[in-house]
Amino acid sequence: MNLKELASKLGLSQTTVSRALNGYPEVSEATRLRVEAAAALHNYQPNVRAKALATGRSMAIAHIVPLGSEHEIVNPVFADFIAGAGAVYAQHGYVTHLSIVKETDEQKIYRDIAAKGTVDGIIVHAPRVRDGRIELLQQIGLPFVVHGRSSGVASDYNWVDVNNRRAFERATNFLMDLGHHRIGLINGIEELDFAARRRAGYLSALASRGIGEDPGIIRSGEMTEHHGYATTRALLGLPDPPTALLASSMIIAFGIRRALDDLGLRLNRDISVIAHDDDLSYFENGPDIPIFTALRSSVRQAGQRVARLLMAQISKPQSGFMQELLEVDFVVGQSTGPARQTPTARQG
Amino acid sequence: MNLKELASKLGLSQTTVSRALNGYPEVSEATRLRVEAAAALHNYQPNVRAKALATGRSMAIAHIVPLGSEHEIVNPVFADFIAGAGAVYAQHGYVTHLSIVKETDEQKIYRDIAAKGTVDGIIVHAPRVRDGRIELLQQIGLPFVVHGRSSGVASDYNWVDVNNRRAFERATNFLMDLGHHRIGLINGIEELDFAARRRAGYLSALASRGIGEDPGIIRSGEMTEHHGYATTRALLGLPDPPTALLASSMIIAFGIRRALDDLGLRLNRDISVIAHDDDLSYFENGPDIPIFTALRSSVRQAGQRVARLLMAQISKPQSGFMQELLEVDFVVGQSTGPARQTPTARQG
DNA sequence: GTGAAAGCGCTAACAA
DNA sequence: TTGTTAGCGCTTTCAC
Repeated sequence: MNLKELASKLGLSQTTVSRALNGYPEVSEATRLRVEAAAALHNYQPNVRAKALATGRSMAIAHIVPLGSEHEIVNPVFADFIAGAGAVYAQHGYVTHLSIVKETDEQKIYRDIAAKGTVDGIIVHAPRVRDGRIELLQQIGLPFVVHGRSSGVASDYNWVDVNNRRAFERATNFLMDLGHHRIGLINGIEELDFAARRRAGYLSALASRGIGEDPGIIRSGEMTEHHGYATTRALLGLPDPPTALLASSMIIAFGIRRALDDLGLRLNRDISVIAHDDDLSYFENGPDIPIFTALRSSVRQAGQRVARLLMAQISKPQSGFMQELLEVDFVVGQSTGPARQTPTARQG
Repeated sequence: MNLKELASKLGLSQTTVSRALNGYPEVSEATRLRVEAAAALHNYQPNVRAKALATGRSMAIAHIVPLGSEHEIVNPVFADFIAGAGAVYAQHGYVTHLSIVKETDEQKIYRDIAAKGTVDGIIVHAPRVRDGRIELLQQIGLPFVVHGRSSGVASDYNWVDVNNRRAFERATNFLMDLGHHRIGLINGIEELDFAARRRAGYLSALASRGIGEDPGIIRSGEMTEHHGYATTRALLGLPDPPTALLASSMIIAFGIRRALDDLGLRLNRDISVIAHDDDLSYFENGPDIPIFTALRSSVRQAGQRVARLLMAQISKPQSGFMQELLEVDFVVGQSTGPARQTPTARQG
């Protein structure tokens, strides 16, 4: 059933039927009701391809996720981000496109998307420090929102970010309050903006207590279990090993746990580990809090916020730039109070 | 830059330019080269909306993921599945649509997608036992592939599934070989087809050694840490607790680990735990094998297989039904041999 | 081997 | 309040 058929069934012009169905005010209430009834009866659905061509809008949003290397795929909670964002798009009648692209092709991908007119807006994931995509998208002129930020990009753009710096500052302070002064950092690749900010937060907390940077216990790499495992073993094999670890993702923490198992060390007794992922910090081996569930639910909300920003930009493009900095809390700290979580600091 | 402009720049008709660019044989080699050069020079990209309307194909595939309840969101490795599938689509010039829908709306969603013509094919996720979507899609007539199967659906359809039954049969046998005869099963919701098959595999292995079904140690629920945690505590609090556990997802295993931590029990010493997720079985607390990485990479491959099936169906619709049953192995068993992994069976 | 013209199904001026 | 007419940018007959 298409517009033409529906219109002729009703003895009306396509225009009138189209207007009735799209909520134009000039249609009489009587005809609108007739039209809606007929549309429902015949389960009429406007063809999106024709509609897209006629309106010049595709009613779709693309999430573009860079694929760093063979091993570092998207974050496992990424699906929840998309789920959250997708729910918001759906409310506005938009659908979600997903493309996972190799970094090498990126420039081309964005240009092509714009030229082809596949989508009306883009979400940029995993921004790097001084990420060239931002300028590129600005000159292309397609509405976009960055999930994260990019240090060193001078111009203004829309973003939603988590306060990574503050999260790591706090986690580091937390560990120092417990008596640790040798804290290892197992970070992501520091070309990625979030990882750079996390490192900065960690260092600033240390500096505030007069502890200098020790490159030997700051390691970065891909967010894999292997990275967490191998790095933990390396750090704990040092002559002066750290007494606490700060992990820059849940996956890294998996590797840490395995390494500790192998070494016969127990969390929160022999060593303290705080992990952080997206917008959640938590003590590894804390009490009965479903961390993954909590993480996923907060990531879903982050997805919603990003999507809402983009929807706002698309509906009124001249509304200025929108930016949101989400604050992070310790889930464990919130629920049972830090004192209960106190791991015994091994005096190094 | 559109076709019209490009054609006039070249002094050719739109038709010829279109033909040259789409590999029609009747174009002379000379003009084809001229056209291609000009297209590259001006970075001409055909407008997908126009192309879609003209051809009647949208060059997009939808992945439709049912959202069971508030808590049970998509599987965390789902992103990898999509990544694998997306890579295959991209090779064929298709893009990926993602929609996560509430089960209640499903009938309508599928009908709408077909009527609106948004996509050329569908991947059905998380099929249930006797899943009504299959019949629905058959009568709609849109090409589709099911990731998984649905017991009780008589008609033929395209699917790619993991041999869940065999995986659980094997895992159960494995545990029994280690001396366990009271093995708890912490399963997903058994309305989901994969969970039903897993249970069947578990039961059949037990039966083969003369052990009957004990409903008291077979529990099913949503795939959350909480389910794993609470169920483990419940099972281990029984007068006659299991000496080994079989977990039906990695997330459930997270909860199990936490429960064991709380109880002061150690994996592979006090209790054996085999977890299975998608197409991978593994001993919890095994050696240095990055389970998550392994799982994600195998899931990515499963995504590719599903996508390839759909692409094949779309390119030659009358080629009959295609079905693939992927076999599952123990990662741990494969890499270091089962004997090395032997946890000490507690004599119950 | 190339071009003219029609049409995919819808929206959006412009008329009435 | 409704209808007529032209596109949107491409593909695809059909003619040359």
